[in-house]
Amino acid sequence: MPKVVDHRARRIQVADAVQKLVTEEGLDRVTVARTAATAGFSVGHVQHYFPTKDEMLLFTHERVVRKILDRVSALGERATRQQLPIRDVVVEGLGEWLPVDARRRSAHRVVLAFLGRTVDNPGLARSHAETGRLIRSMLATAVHNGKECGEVPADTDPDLAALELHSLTEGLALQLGSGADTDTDPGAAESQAALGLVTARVRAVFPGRCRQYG
Amino acid sequence: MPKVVDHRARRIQVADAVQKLVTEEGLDRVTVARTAATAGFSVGHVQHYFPTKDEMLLFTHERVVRKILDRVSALGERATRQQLPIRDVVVEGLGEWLPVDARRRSAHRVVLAFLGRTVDNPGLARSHAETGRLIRSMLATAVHNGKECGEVPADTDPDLAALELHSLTEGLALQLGSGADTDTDPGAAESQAALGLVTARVRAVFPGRCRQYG
DNA sequence: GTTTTTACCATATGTTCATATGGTAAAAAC
DNA sequence: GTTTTTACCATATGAACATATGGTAAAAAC
Repeated sequence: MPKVVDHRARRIQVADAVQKLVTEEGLDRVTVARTAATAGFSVGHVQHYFPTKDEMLLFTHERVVRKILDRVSALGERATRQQLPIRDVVVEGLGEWLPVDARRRSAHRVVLAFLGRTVDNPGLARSHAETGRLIRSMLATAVHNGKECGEVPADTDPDLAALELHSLTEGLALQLGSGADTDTDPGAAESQAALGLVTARVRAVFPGRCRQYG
Repeated sequence: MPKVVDHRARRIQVADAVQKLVTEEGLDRVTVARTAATAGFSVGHVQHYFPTKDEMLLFTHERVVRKILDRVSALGERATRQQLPIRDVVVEGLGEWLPVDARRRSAHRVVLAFLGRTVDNPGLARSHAETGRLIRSMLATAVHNGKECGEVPADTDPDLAALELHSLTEGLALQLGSGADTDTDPGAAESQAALGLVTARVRAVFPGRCRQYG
């Protein structure tokens, strides 16, 4: 072996370049050569870490989604430590999917660009469906916990509530994403409206107050 | 001039071939040659009616969207003739955007495929934003009319309600669209859940009954 | 110190595709 | 009946790109 190299770190460097390119120019302007240039690598270097372009794209997509999910999870853990109302955690978690600032906008654009490819790429379609299921199951769990805690009425259907909140958020993300023409703050008013709507619907599902234990 | 030819009809034939290809194989498997073959034309023929591929794609996209909007409009007119409750019309109109049968699924796939291109195509992004605005304004009008008619409480914000219903529907469409792996009925159960959810939220916005005039 | 393995690179290759080009034919115009 | 215009076609052309190829160098293994 020559120089000891952190394989995963290199792949991430490449993936970051892909994300930047997708965000700024769209998925079909991503070429291996451009990615290499953006990352400051040679084409051969990129090839060394990703034998095929497809692998490179898939890795990037998975990483972007993973980063969002990790954030949401971290939010959940922080919340249980600090005994926050579930309702607030749900609002914050859903907010991670809205393109309301540069970071989230970049992630959203990547997700959106890949979403358009689910039509012809079954692997991508599966991955997207899987992510959706995961989100809804997290939401359903939150609703379930909310019931035990007293925030949610007993007759609420967790799965249906989860589907509603998830769909509403994704739909809003689409709307915000397109309106964001300028690279400056893209309609702060619209962002507020979207966040307000999500908050309102979450409050409708979680109308109660948590009974404090201990 | 030689043979008198209906220019628009030819373009539509080509656009239909594009729609078929996008639906079945995805946007980036659409080439001029494949489109020509699908439509039963020569490449030169397609070129004659669409000087550039971009024009061909844009025309197809606009046509698919237009067809949905026309259906929704027709729905609205039929409803005013027959004095149907606004609520029911809204549910049906929103239903046009859900991929619950082959026709709507095809349209949805086209919309979705092009949606992924809004990132790098400002024209497409504008068009998509425009369509969204149109849908929401139709919904807001429906809510407004519902107030005058007595179906909607006076303190409802029409724009906010419109945004909610529109976003919810688009979000549900995304979820359904991905789940539909098989070419058979794609999760009739999921379709039902989606339609049920839309119906429920529309009923929440239009809880009242229309006072009959005359 | 030789061998082997891995990192990394420049350039070659072959394919796919949009579009250009140089046509034929037929109908309208006059 | 000649001219012009439009419909339509087969094939040429050149660009973009993913991937293959044939390298060099450096470090570990022994």
